[in-house]
Amino acid sequence: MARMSVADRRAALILAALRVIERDGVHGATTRAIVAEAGMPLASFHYAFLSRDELIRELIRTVVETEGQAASETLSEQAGIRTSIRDGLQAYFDLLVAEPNREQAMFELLHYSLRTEELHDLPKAQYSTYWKTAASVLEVGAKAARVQWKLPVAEVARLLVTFISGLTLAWLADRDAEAAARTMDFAADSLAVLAEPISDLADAKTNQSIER
Amino acid sequence: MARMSVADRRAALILAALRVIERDGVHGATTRAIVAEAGMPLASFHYAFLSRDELIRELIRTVVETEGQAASETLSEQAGIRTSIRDGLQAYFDLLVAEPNREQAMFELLHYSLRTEELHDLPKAQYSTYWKTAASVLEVGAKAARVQWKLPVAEVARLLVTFISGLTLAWLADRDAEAAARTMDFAADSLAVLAEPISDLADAKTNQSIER
DNA sequence: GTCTATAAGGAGATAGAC
DNA sequence: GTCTATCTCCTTATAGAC
Repeated sequence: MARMSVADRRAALILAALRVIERDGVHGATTRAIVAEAGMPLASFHYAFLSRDELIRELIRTVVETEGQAASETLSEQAGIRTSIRDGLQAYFDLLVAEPNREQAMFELLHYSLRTEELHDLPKAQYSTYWKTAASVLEVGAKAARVQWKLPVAEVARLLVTFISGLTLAWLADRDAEAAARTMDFAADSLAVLAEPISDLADAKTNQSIER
Repeated sequence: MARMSVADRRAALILAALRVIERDGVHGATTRAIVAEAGMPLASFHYAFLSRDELIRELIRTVVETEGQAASETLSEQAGIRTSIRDGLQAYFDLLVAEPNREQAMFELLHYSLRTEELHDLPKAQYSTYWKTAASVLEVGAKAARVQWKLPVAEVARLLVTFISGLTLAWLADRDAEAAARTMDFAADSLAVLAEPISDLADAKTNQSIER
């Protein structure tokens, strides 16, 4: 293998590992499978990483950081908040259907972290990224729809992520797109109730009280 | 080891395997760990099961069948449907907090099935049990609260399970009980909207339209 | 029927040749 | 710096003694 900086090797191995995990699951991501995917000899692995766990840790860190990128571009301008949420959910769902293995991999990595003492801080970091991304999408959507959230946007974001996680698991289990669509309809309805017109006259009109 | 019928051995090994999986994860459930937990010599394993995969398959089947048992006893009589749902969610959540490893194990088994060709029918079976259990609880709750569901109860059940899955994952990641409580409040609010008083005069009164 | 002992292979990690 | 060859341990599964 040609000369390569350690940093480049680490990056290449992480990408290769991610491909292997998507294809074969966390269980299949052995050091041998990873170096084969990266086209490197086995010894290069421990030249770049101290251990397999170190790579997994870096991998989750990378994935969690880069995952919150491509969101919020799907939001239709000029739409009501209910439609915006529904469209955003659909965009996510289309991505899930196109690449189910990726979402499966995210779940597996979460559970792997939960079972590995040294990685116990990662699940929270992973979900924090989800929540932050969701909050940012919800803020953009609210602004475009000229509404505001009655709850802190971070809480609405958590609810949105709850829907998405539950939706994803159910679809992975039964691959029923129509049932998923109904779940998304309900999620959009329920979340839209948490928004109100931006003028503050409006709150006298809302009659769906949210108990806290 | 004393005489034991093959059926008894299989049952004992499955229970031992479940304990190991809860403690150490699916990854830790090696044949050696399982027989050690069951107090059997290694050879007994393959005397009772053809392979490790056969045991895992039987284990998931058993778990999925027996899991829908202890529900619906928590429903408070004489309560409104919103309160009943909220209480039911709390009962589940208390169980989750008391034994997080059990729920973690259920997720891991789901993902294991998704990654194993021969087990591809199990995820759907697992969720079908969840849905069926949820539907049964929702029916009992509606009856007690003298309301009826505006949607087929199977669909409401799917939404409830969506909430529970999402809620569980988030709590496993960040162990924030207060945030979980807020999610449960929202879930109870949102699902209660799907019920209406049993008298059929009532539907003119509901003003939360559910788009389909 | 039961269990000890072992086969056969895959895993992470490394020594040492180039 | 790089990689081949190997070490050591752990896995599933089985052969064969009792």
